[in-house]
Amino acid sequence: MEKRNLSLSHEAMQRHASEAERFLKELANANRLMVLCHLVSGEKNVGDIAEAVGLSQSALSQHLARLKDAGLITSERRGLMIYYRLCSAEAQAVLAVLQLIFCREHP
Amino acid sequence: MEKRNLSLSHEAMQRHASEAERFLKELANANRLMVLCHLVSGEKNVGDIAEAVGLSQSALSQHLARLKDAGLITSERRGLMIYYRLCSAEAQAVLAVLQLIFCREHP
DNA sequence: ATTCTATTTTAGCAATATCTAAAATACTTA
DNA sequence: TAAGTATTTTAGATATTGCTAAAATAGAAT
Repeated sequence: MEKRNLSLSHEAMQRHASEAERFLKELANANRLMVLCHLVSGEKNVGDIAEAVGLSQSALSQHLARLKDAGLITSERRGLMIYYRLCSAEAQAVLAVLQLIFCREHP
Repeated sequence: MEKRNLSLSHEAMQRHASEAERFLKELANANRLMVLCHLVSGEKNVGDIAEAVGLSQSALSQHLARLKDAGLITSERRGLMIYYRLCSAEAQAVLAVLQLIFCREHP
């Protein structure tokens, strides 16, 4: 009988854990979470997001750059404004679970 | 007609986002993720976890204290050893999603 | 070309995270 | 009670985060 190894090697586990860490660090910030939640309902420009989330444009811009760099969002300029949009199915999946846990009306 | 407001107030959203941030910060570390993953299969003592994860006992102990403080794990002493166990359904739910995303054999 | 608006970038600071090394605690066994 | 084992706690060093204020860019309108 072939001996199938169902558990991950330590190296594989570390690799996966590091990837997950990088991903989770992007989400582990209240302001970035609110940004992402606002983008779930469709693309928005920076000014709109800044107002919705209550952040200075500079601070927000830095968060957006980070999220974009991590591949969670994309941007497109149209005229004066730059529109941001969610582009990560993984982020959407985790956001959905978080919403179930933290945004229930009757906890 | 009564006007139902389906969207969260800004304050409620901020509150939920802050809770989610606190929760996610606990998970957003490769070593803590590996600890939690090891505990998914049942309780373990500190030495066993330290070996499995490859951390010094002191470093691990600090992570365990943090996770315990956050209510994700509990501990019980039996004799010389202290056994840790996962106790958060929320953590288990997110861990399960992360496993689907980051621990697939063929990504 | 100059000016205006939207956004980004840079620099610097205060707070937080995470490790190591050393000291302290808790229970067990001789 | 003394010594041994498992674990925690503390102190300190280094790195990362996330803000503000100021300067820089990019495209639009005059």
